[in-house]
Amino acid sequence: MNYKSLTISLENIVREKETIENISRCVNESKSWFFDAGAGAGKTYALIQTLKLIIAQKSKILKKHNQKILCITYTNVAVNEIKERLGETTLIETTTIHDYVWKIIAPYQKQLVEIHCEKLSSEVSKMKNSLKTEGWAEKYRDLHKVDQLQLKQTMNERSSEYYRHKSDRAAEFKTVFADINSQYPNLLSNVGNFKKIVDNLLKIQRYENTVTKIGEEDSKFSKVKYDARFNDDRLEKMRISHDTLLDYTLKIVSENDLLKQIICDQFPFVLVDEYQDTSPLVIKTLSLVDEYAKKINHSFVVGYYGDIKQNIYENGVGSDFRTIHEGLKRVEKVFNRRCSPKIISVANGIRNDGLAQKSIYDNFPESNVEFYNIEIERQEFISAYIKKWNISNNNKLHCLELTNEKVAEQSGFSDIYNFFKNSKWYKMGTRFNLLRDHVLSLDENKLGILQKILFRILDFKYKLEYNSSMLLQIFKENHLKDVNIITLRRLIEKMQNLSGETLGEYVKNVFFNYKKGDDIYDKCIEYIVAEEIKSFEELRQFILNQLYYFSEEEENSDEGIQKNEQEVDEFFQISMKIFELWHNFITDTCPEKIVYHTYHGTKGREFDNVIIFMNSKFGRKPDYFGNLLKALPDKNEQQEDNTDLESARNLLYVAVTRATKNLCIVYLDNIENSIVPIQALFGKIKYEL
DNA sequence: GAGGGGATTCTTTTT
DNA sequence: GAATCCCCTC
Repeated sequence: MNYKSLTISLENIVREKETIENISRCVNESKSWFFDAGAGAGKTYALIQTLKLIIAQKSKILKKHNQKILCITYTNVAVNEIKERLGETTLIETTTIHDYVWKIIAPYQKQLVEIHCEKLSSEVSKMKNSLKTEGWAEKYRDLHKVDQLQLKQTMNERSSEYYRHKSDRAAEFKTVFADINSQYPNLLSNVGNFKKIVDNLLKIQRYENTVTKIGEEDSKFSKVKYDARFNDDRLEKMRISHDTLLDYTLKIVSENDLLKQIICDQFPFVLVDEYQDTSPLVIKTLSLVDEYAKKINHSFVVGYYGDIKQNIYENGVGSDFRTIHEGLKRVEKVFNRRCSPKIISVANGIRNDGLAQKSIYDNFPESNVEFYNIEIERQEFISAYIKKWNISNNNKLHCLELTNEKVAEQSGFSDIYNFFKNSKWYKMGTRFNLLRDHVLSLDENKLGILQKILFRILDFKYKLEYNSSMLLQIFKENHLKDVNIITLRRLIEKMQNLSGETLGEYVKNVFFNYKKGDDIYDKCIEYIVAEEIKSFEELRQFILNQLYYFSEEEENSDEGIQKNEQEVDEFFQISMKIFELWHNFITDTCPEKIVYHTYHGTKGREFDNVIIFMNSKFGRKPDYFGNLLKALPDKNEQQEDNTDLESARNLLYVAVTRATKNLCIVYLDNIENSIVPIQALFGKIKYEL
């Protein structure tokens, strides 16, 4: 969208300025506020203006007291964006919540360990209580006390064997623990319940051990550690993860007045970006500091920036925000700088909190919003719209899908996605939710170990095709400075000549030249691929080990082995063209004129041409969007949504407001009795192209 | 045909 | 790790 050709009336310019003046007043009066504005209002812009404004007004005082402004965001991406837009400055500290909070509380190890001990004990009593009350533990309760103890002891001794076989089928599992099965046949009648019982028993044991070690002041248990790389607590190893970090922070701050004072004296101004995504624990912590600052008469001002209706993650505070941090001044902005008036009006209709945006521009060109209810192949529909909207490489079409699986399919590499999805490793337990990070992450570091190796091979190949300067980078990193131009040219040529229709052929060719007397080539390959892999066969084995034979001594039947190998060999048969599509996706360099995203993944972005593919079902909720469409006219009654309705509403709001110019919603299921509310919002429903 | 147990199947995202 | 489907047994 070319916004430069649009004009803004003097009146609107003045009114937009008033927003920032309201914030300015809050800064001067040391009054905390929250800035509420819908999608496309220019929230980040306002945040940056605020930072500049505080510096303009307060820099002398801040410098004098050696104080800073704290700017808290939810993601590292947002940190980088703000830093970039802000430029060099020493008075502002921009950081993610977790980084900041850990820096603050990490020195208080004595209290942290105390809190940690309490947490361990409370988890132990929770588990003990479950064993006493839960249905799945009934068979355990039927045992005599002596037998209960006996079981605990045996399973402790055989714990590594237990974990090795935990993912086995029920029948196999029973053979492994045949002795227990014959001793207490009832206990193993339901293998699932038995595993739950054993898990609890072992965990209780581990936690109690840790409590003892802490009590003995064992040096290995004297510190609580936070590691952002892990998503799960390992309480017994004194390691906590993201949520527990925030939990401990709230506890430690609420018990420690001195710490409250340190926080408010260090950073008398705190700005929180995207507050709706922030954990309630963080809001509570800030409100405690605010309260205490008032009590001791120190200045402490918090400014929250966000939009309740864009809360699409469960952990976010969302609409509870106002009851947790009370007494904030509300600053509102009704202007929209992004979307066409028609899209704005649809978006207003989806919201049910009374906020109604209007375009800041006088002359936004006419645009269309269309709602289809149609049973059609996506490709056919898209082809029609490529013509209708003049889609080209300079005017791309962005298609929004609900699931990553669909995005992978539409982007053309479902063969790759499904290979991982169907592999044993990803099918175990809750691992399927790692698929997204491991296979589709745009951040190379979040890819799975295996996917990362494949990615590096591909990335090298495609980068070399466009840009050979990256070879130099490799030599730099490997301290191979003495390579002359001729050697380099020869190497590039050798690399570029590597060919292969399928992944298997390509990889075989890559390794064909390996260790044939060309040192530079070898170094290059070693740099790209992990060091332990030096042939096609080793890569193949590595994949098998990663995805199928991951638990050391596990025995597989011959039949099983053959099946796994066949799947991996089929994976190697996948065309390099498909791997190129995958590579384009995760490097976000799709040269196609159509780009696919999940609704969630587009948050914060904007596109000229958007088609939203929608159906009723999402996750385990068969009527997720169906129910929302029925409920749309209730918006005027301002009634509270239930949780599902609210999250569907917010998600649709986010999706719709990505579009600046052309928006089309394609609903693929039956719309039954929600025709009236749909037409009221989107206009006449279209049933054919 | 009821109920017990096993197998299979799920969404998104960030730290 | 929970919901749901599926299969078996009584």
